[in-house]
Amino acid sequence: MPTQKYIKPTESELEILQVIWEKGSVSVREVHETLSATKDVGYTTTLKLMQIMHEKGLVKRDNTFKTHIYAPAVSREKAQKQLLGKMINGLFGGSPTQLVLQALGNHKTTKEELDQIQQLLDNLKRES
Amino acid sequence: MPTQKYIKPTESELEILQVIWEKGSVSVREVHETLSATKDVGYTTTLKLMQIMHEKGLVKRDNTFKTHIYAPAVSREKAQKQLLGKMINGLFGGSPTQLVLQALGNHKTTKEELDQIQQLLDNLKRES
DNA sequence: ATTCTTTTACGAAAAGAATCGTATTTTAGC
DNA sequence: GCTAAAATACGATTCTTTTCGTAAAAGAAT
Repeated sequence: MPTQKYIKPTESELEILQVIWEKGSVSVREVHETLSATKDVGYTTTLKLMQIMHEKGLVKRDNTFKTHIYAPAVSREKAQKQLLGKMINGLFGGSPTQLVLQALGNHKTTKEELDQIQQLLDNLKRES
Repeated sequence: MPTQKYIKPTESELEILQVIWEKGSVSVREVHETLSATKDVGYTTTLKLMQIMHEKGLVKRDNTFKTHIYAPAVSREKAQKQLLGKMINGLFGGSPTQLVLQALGNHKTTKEELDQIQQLLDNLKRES
């Protein structure tokens, strides 16, 4: 079982994963510094959380050195896919289109992004 | 304060809201029956949850009759907007486009839905 | 009116998350 | 080697969420 079936990070875990995905591999301290910028949290809290995430298999850990280095054990894409699916079912009555319409309608998008979407849309149309 | 600032339903609360949005107005029993179809849960659990949701202002309640009738106090749209925003920031690095691409790429969509999206896309392009 | 059924109220236990203090381990600098 | 600094380990506490048992209340049914 190389990758696990279900990913269910808690809110705090997601915050941490965020940082780890961003930087690729990190020490607890790095993550903690990053989080500290936005919120008030103790070092050992972050540490503990990351240890738990390791137990759960959300992150990998290299403890060759004194300072352990953590890396993602689940890809951002996989998490996105999973949580998105959940949201579509849970909030948009199973319709991805509804979600897309909401997302596009309510958030700023640049010309380039619209083109990007257009491109994917063309592909999908061709396939159908 | 007609509508509240922040909606933060828990997972279970969201399940219940789902049903309430769907049906418009419901008794505890109705909600419970619906939930029972998919998961194993006690009646008083559902009751308690709905009472809490009432306290929090997530739902309205008509207790004119013996059987209380619950209705949404927050619109599905508002909840969607809010939780979507959170997801975009939390998982998609703040890019709604990334979310849209994921959603379209990973989920089945019919021709009609694609057209619908195309239409919105055209509007957005015209505006920009 | 008494009983039976359905419903709500409420408290409290159980489970899950988040937080942090203290102790221990590791290692770099002296 | 000893000491100080930085890191991990771990237990305990607090907070939130979920669950449900038991009791009271409200109507129906007789």
